[in-house]
Amino acid sequence: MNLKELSHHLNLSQTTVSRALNGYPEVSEATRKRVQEAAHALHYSPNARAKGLATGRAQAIGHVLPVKTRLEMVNPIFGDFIAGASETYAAAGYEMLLSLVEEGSEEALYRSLHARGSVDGILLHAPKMTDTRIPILQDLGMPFVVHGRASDVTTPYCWLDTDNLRAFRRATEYLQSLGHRRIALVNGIETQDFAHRRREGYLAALRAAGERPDPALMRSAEMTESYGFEAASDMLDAANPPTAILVASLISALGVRRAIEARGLTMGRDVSVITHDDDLSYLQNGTETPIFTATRSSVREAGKRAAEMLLTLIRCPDSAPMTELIPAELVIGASTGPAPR
Amino acid sequence: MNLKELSHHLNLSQTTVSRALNGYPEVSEATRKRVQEAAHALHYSPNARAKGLATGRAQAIGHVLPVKTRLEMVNPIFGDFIAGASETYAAAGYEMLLSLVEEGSEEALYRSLHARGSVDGILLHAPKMTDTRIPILQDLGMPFVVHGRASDVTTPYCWLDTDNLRAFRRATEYLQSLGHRRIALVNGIETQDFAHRRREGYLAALRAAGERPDPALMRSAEMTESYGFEAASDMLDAANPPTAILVASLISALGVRRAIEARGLTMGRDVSVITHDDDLSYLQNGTETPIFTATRSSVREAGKRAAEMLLTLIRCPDSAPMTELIPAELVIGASTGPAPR
DNA sequence: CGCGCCGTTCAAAGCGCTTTGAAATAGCGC
DNA sequence: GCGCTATTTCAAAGCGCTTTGAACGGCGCG
Repeated sequence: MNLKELSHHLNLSQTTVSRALNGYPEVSEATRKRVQEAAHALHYSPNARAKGLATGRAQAIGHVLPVKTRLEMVNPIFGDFIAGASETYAAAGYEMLLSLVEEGSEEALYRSLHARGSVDGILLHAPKMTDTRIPILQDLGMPFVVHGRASDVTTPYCWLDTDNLRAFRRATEYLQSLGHRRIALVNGIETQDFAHRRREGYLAALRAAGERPDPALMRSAEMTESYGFEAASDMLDAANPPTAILVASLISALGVRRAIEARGLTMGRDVSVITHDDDLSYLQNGTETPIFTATRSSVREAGKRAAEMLLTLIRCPDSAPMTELIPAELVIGASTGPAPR
Repeated sequence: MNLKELSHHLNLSQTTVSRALNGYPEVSEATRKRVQEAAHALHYSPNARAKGLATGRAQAIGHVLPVKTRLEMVNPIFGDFIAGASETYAAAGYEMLLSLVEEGSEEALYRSLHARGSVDGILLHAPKMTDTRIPILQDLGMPFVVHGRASDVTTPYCWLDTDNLRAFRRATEYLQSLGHRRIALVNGIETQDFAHRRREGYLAALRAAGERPDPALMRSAEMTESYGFEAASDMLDAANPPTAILVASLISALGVRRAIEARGLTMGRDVSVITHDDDLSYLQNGTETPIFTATRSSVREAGKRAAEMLLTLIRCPDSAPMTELIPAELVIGASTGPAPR
């Protein structure tokens, strides 16, 4: 069933039918109703490609997820982020185009998405401190929103980010207030902007307290469970071990807990742990009472808001760059307690 | 830059340029080379919508992920599955269209994807035992491949599945061989086909050993960490607790371990645990030696193969339904040991 | 009664590509 | 040089939609 057939069926021109369905005022209400009913009854939906060709709009958003081939790592927060974004798109009649691309070769993909006209805008994931994708997209004139920020990019652009610096500063201060002095940081990869900012927050709190950061207590790697286990094991077995550990992801925190318990220690008593919690649907931080004290910020909500921002940008391409800094909540769980002496 | 401009630039007709770029034999090699070079130099990529409109192919595959709104749960294996599928699509020049839809209202979305011609085929996720989506897609004549199976659907269709029944039967038998008699099952939701089959495998092993299943040892719910913790806590605190627990996902297994250790018990000595392991990139079952004894099957590999199957189906729509049953590997880790007496 | 106006409807062009059927050119033997 | 085929190139139609500019019919008004 296409427009031609539908209009024949109704004894109307394609023009009138098209206008009736798209809400144009030049068509009488009686006709509009008749058209809408027929369209519904005959299961008519306009062909997306033809519509896109005629309007010049793809009605689709590209999400490009960089994947580290060497490590074969897929971003675990991605599922929840797109779930949030998807709500927005579905409501606005947009489709979501997903591409996974090897880290470093994103440029060709962006150019191709632009040249082929496959999408009206792009959501940029996992920005690095120095992110080359941002200037590329600016150069192409393709609307985009960054989930996160790129510290080294000076030109203005649209972004939406959790306040990672403040969250980790606050978490560190909370541990300090409990009397902890040896506080370790089990961070993500620090070329990633969010990890860099978390480190800055951690360092700021140490600095404010007049403490000297100890390189032996600062780890940085891909945030897996095993990494949490190994980093924590290593530090706990060393001379002068930490009494508290700040972890960048709940998954790694599970590994940290495993390391603590493997040593016969008790989390929250012998060693305190605070983790960042992205509030993932499949990995909740406990149900009623949180397992871990955590800096929490829903990634699903971020996806929803970022998508809204992008659709707004597409609607008004010349608006001033929008930005949104989402504060993280500090939830107190059973994993923290006074520093042992 | 579009075809018209490019052909003007080359003093050739659009026909010749189009054919040169699409590898048709009617164009001389000299011309083809000239065209290809110019296309590359001028960053020409054909407009996807126009191409699709002209060819009648969307060059896109739809992935529809059912989301339970009430629970706000996003399938955690999805990320790795699409990472695998994406490799295949990228190589074949296909795009991936992602839709999240509330469980139960998939039908409208499928109809719309079909009517709008947005995709050439669909990958169906998370089939239930009685899955209504399969007859709908068959009815629409839309090519599709199911990741998993739907036990109650009798008409033939293309699928790719892990051998869940055999995996869980084998895991149960392994526990039995270690002397365990009280074996618990912490399963996923059993309207989901894979969970049903795992249960069947578990029951088959009990039956073969002349054992009677104990309803108190069989749990079924969304596979979160908390669920694993609560189910295991509950059973371990009861009279006549299990000596071994079979778990449906690594995430839940982490919760089960937490419950075991919270009781001062040791996993692998006091209580044995076997889990299914989807080999997710962000949640590895240890690095060198596995933490958990597990039935392992890479979901990423499944994504890759399912996508290949779907592209084959699209190429030859009338071929006999393809099916592929992937055996799961039983890897022995530290979480299992002889039954305590 | 004829005019202009408004509310409706329409035919046709155009979006950028593929593909059909025809035309131009080249190559060959006679 | 001619006619024939084989090779290469072309103009134009068509994919299904939107949108422009024009036409149509009914109505009030002078």
